[in-house]
Amino acid sequence: MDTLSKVVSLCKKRGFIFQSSEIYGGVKSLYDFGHLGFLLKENLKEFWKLQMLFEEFPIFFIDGALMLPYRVVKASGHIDSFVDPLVDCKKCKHRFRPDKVEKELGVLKCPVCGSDELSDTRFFNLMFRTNLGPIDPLIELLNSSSEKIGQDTESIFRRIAEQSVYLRPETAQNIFVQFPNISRAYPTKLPFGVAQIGRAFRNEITTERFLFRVAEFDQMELEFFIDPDQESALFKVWQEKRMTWWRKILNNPEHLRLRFYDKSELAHYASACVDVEYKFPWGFDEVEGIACRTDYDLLAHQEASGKEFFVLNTTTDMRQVKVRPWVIEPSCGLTRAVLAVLLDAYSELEGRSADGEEKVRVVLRLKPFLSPIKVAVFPLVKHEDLISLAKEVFHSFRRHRIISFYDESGSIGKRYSKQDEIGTPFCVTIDFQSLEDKTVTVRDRDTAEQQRIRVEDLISFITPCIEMPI
RNA sequence: GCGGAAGUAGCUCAGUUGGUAGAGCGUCAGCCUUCCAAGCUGAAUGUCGCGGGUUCGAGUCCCGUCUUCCGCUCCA
Repeated sequence: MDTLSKVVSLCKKRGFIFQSSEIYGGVKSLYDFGHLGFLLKENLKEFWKLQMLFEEFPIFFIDGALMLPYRVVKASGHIDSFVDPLVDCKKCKHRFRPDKVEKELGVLKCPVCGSDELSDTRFFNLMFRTNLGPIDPLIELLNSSSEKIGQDTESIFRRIAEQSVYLRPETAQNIFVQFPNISRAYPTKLPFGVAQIGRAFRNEITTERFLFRVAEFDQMELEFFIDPDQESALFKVWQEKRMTWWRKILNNPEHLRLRFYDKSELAHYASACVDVEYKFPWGFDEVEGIACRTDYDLLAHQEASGKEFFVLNTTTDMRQVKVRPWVIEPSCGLTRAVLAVLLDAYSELEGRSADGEEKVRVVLRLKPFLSPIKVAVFPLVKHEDLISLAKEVFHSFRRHRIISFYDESGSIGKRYSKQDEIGTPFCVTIDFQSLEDKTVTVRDRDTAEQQRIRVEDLISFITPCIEMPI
């Protein structure tokens, strides 16, 4: 079995991630995070948030609405680039846009093999459309007479589109749209950033590889507003900063690389782009895109809304000038980061159980600051006095807000093994010696080695080991 | 969405030419246990992915559908 399948199984077995609505057969490309998955994701969020808040540059957060009105996604280009009428050739399986082919060839036939055996025109909408307010534009349309609508699917589509709202296909647009408010609300001098962590939605054609491509995903995006002439220097700065962040969450930083885009690959708005790629089991693939978006988005919204997008800059001869900033956008896939971290941490050890049978021991070597559970507490055996001291120790971790777990089930070996599987960095065991001298054993997940620590020193011993490395 | 493969307990799988649903592991309870998935006893868990068809009778044959995996496409 490959590593990805093993990680998927482990996630389900131990409660990190479940397929959505599984009991009803499951839903394509949707997943629910369980307790451990939630905590792991929260830790990644927290680590990103800390990098942004304590940067040398001022960075402000926003938490924007998930629904965007038509005018926003029209101005941003998502209506035109995310909604395509498509036709499949039944013979050679080529897929193409019928409107373009008809214009070029005068007739509708497959541009590759010339066949006219084609599927019906279908609209591929990569955005989720819904309506805000009690009036459903679809019902309205059905109620109006067909003469009024006309027969043209394009115009029907436009009519509905204009009355719809869309689940945001990226988090970035909230930031661009709110730029005039943000730049008035805070004292802002270029460069400065606006950051957001949140859900984005894409009605993807395909699903792929567990969390790698899903319909709902979390992004951690920074829109970093700069003076246009600083672009190349700050582009480089952010590549380094983001790579540093990624290296800190993985055991194998050599599985990371930067991939620079060729000019021909660049989106029409970008002047440069680089991907942070992680070496997944199927090969290097994107986990973050760092793009130079010029002033494409601010200009687009300025023109569509009629509002002016600028900050005031003071020139060397003390004149004030309006500058429309350019943007560098490090856009990190949080959902993908969860997947990369799980794959990176997954490891197997050859082992033997007490009766000599060969066993594979799974250890999730998460960086301790990412681990959902920081410490597990066990009485060595079910003995009244051991249980009582163990619970005391467990409650002291809780009082210090260290996420901990108490377990007295089965045997000690079994409990260690379970904690290894969910990546708990420390297991504290209370044994008979503990009753005499108030010391306990602290077992390290990665070495399985134990050391004796006095109960009163436990908190100060563990706390520095689980801190975020900012 | 297209092409290929698959779907039986939480997991891994068995299930004879179509004839009443099984094992191991795991889970839970109790006993036992002085450090790495030990042992003993007991218990729970399945519309055989879902729907239809053929048949006296379908886990098994046929069709549809959903989901998963691999490839194409796309992206954070």
